[in-house]
Amino acid sequence: MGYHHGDLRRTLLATAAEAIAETGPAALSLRDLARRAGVSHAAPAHHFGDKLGLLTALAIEGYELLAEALTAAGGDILDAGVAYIRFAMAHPAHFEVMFHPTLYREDEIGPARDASAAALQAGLANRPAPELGPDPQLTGYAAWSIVHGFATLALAGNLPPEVVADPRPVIRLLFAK
Amino acid sequence: MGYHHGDLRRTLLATAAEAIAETGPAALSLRDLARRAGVSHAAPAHHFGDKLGLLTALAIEGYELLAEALTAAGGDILDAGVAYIRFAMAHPAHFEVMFHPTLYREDEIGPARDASAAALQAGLANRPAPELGPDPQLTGYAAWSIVHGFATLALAGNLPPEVVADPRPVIRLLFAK
DNA sequence: TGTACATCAGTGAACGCGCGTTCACTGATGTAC
DNA sequence: TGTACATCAGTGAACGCGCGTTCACTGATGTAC
Repeated sequence: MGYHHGDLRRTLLATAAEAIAETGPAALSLRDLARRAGVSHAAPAHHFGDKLGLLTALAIEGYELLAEALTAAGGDILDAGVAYIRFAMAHPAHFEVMFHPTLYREDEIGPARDASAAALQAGLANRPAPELGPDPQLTGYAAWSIVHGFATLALAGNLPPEVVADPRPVIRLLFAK
Repeated sequence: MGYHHGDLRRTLLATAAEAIAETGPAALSLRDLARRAGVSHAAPAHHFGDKLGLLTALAIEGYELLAEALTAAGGDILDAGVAYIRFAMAHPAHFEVMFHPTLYREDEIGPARDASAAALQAGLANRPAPELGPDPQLTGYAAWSIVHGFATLALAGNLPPEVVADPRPVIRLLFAK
């Protein structure tokens, strides 16, 4: 690998995600990131300006990945819920950062975030009406809460592996008794 | 306030919670904490050793407060759920730290944590059996997920105020359709 | 009631370190002619 | 095909700063006699 890295921005994002997954966003420094990526300590500033810029880029990437995953899951809320949880487990650093708005510049992530929200709502709309209860919007918040809570608790090690392995039965409890 | 503060440990914990609620656990330093508390920069180390020690103490206090709140809510899971969410909103810093085990020494918080878990389970046990479904334990995880997710999303500003104001209708969706 | 002494909470100066930021630079790549 | 030049990605030395940690200290409190 010569003087020009070629795809340093991408590499830095991936390395940052790795580092954050290991030790949390608190411990991340641009110098440490550069060290991990095997690049001079001033290089990250070149691409992201500062740590806030880096984490903003990470959050945007996260929302894009989430929107993709939700869309790929198809139109069912159960599948979307499972996809949401799988996304969190597969990209813990992105997930962590996304939901801590103090870590990044919130005003820059609007579009990416809206795409995720739309994808999640689409899944809900496809359920048969009686299952959505008298207030479908409220059911939407309940669905979001349960999958988000499940993901968060799973990431923190608060759920047994066999429950994490298949989140479907837990999510289903919200829709059918 | 003379040479001996009298209750510096308590003050430091409260000040730390304030600082963390403002800027997150990442930005907290022992020196900044001392500054906020109006005390010499070496004082915090006297009580907590290091940042990990401080956050461990905060997590323990958090689990104790949560256990209290859940117990005070009485034996119903709906009330316990509301209490869980209220606790998170009232003590965002404690809540934040408690569920990020990389921030503290996990092996020191066992008893406080168990008390919380027991209080939450007690609420579940009091529901009529049919509502708990075929697998009460799974229902327990669902209940925990939904209130935990609700609290997390509310803290990150992802739920509209009128929904946050009364979480009961959302939680109820899990138990009765 | 008064003195001596032990204990301990908090002080403040000193240190070394990793950090972010700046800036003149160098090497690689692409484009114009 | 070959040369000149602009652009830009990444370098590396230098800086000032806030941090954690150490340590001899000082002031307050409690207890023994």
